[in-house]
Amino acid sequence: MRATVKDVARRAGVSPKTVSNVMNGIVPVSAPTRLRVEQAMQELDYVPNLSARGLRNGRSGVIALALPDLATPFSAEMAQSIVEVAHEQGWSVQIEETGSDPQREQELMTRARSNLIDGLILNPVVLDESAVKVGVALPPVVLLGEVAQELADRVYVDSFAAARDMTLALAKSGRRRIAVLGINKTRQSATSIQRRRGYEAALQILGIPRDESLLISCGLWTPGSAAESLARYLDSNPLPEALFCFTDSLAIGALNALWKRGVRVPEDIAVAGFDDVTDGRYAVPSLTTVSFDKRTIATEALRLLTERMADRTHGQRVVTVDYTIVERDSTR
Amino acid sequence: MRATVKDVARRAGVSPKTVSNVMNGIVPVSAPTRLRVEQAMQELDYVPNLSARGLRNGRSGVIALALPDLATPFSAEMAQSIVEVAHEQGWSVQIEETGSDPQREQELMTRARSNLIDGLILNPVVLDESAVKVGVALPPVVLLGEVAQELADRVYVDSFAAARDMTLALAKSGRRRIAVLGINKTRQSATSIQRRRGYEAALQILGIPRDESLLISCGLWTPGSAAESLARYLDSNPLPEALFCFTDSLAIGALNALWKRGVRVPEDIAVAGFDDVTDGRYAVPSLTTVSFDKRTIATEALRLLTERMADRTHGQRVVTVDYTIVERDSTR
DNA sequence: CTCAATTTTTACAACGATGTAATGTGAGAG
DNA sequence: CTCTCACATTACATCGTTGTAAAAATTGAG
Repeated sequence: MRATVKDVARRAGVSPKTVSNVMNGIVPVSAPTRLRVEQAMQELDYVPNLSARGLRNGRSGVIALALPDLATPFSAEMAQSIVEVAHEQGWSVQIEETGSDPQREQELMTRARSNLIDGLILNPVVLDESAVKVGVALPPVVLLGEVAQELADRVYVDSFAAARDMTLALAKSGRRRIAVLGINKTRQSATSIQRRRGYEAALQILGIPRDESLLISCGLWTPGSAAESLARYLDSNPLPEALFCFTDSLAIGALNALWKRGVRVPEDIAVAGFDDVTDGRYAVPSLTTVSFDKRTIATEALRLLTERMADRTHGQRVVTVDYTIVERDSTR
Repeated sequence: MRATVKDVARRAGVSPKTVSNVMNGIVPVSAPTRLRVEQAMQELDYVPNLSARGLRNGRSGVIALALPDLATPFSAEMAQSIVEVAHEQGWSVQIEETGSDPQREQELMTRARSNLIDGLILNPVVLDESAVKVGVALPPVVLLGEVAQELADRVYVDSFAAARDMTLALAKSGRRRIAVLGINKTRQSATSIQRRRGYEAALQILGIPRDESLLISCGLWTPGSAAESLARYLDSNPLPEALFCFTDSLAIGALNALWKRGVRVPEDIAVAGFDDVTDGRYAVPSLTTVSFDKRTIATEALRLLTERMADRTHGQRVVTVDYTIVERDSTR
């Protein structure tokens, strides 16, 4: 049977509330009493019951992190940053996978309202407004990434600008037939829309006419899907001069598909990604990409979340995180 | 203000307990009453308070998953499987990073005893017995992977046998100077010890004498560390005929380092990994590896965990998960 | 040494859900 | 029409912690 405040109190010869005071440190406790209590806690190997504390305080100390696909290296790196920053601030992190399914996103909101979770960091994908209904009493939410509508606090990298800059960078070496990989015909994510727009904006700046045949679509944002889509594309289309993949995972798949066909990168085609994932840095050839600090995203997301928890009424806050174009071997 | 059972009860004209009975379905409730209650729940948008339920029941419905390094693709895929299987069974998953730090592993055990967590799935690394003390009232624990001692329920892939088989597979094409990458001089993990032993067992079978100079050590199990270690190694050593990396992440780093030096894979050297991570499948060249079903691991781990929660007394259970050697382009 | 002002500690009641045991309701048998 | 028996519902206490408000102990001034 686990010890409770009551047990500790009895052993220390004080009241339960005094034990609580020692733990929380808000109400002052005299030195000798504190000592007795602390010793009693030691002896009984006391561990507070967080369910009880959560019930009483209305705070669990847990936040949820919901990502569309937990299996990707990007998710992994993002999760790591968030877990680490959260820990530094005393939070635990519950992890969830939405599968870019609005239904799951909705479920999560409900869960988050069940008081086991104080807040939610959500990377929405489809997010037609159906997903996050800011109607009833919602838990504090921070959105990660591009979103169709402004409905909650949000941290993001400007995908439009980054994609534009990347496209411009690809064009610098004189390449004009620049293809993009990652457009999804059926379920367009806000992110992919932004990146595509950025790409098109760059083309306009460059005076390159749009060419529908350079938009390579792709079912999922996975290497497998990318490799397959690209291979099929190349079966019936000429090789572009450059390929901008909307994520590093896509680029990794693309590199594999190109290699299988004997296409040399970057000699025959330049390839770039987005996210700056570790495996991209060590791809063959190492991958040019849009880089940004995931830890900053984590820090900002947690800051917004805690601010929101403290003050549920203030207006929506949006934080933009800087990016840089990192040129590696896949484009030079 | 969120609705509680009390509110629902008042609205439905019944007692709080009846509402509870409707939710839990253990105590029978007459059809008309149930209907009234359900409607009231709908109208009030009732969501049960899990902290309260957890306090009362002594169960939170949350398990923790602790991995050494959340940033790796392997962690990501493992986490995905566990989260998905856990969800199917109604559990939530809290995610933690130990950084292969025994101190953190210890902290986790304490947290796990704080009743916000019903059980713990832990992938220990250093795990000298210090980490998991099976002394006092511990929460149910399932260990993932190789472990120095038998101290808790456990699910693992036989690293020894797999490493042996992989080494034999590498030798099949006549290669005899087979190096391994991933040994860590200072903090040896049980896993790396097993894999090394398997490698050595294969050498013995093959009648190849051991050669210390073919053991390439590496600080971390990351591509960066692998690339660096291998590059330094090749500066002062001849190229081996094959390279068995203890994880796919290491192999990805190795492929990059080899490519940078103009070494062709598999013509000049065969490379193999361990874990069968997606990015390895799409590496250039695609990576030969030890494959095993992560979902099976997840399922078994959860099974052991729930069994242990139901019966804290039974003996330790150990489950072995099958593996296969998957040969891809990096070795043929 | 007394009394007020302060500090420290306490008793009690919540937080929300649910198990226990008791109460209330109805059906069917006599 | 009464009495039993099964079933449905309820009142109450409880899980472990902490805020509130009041009591007790301590301090310092006069």
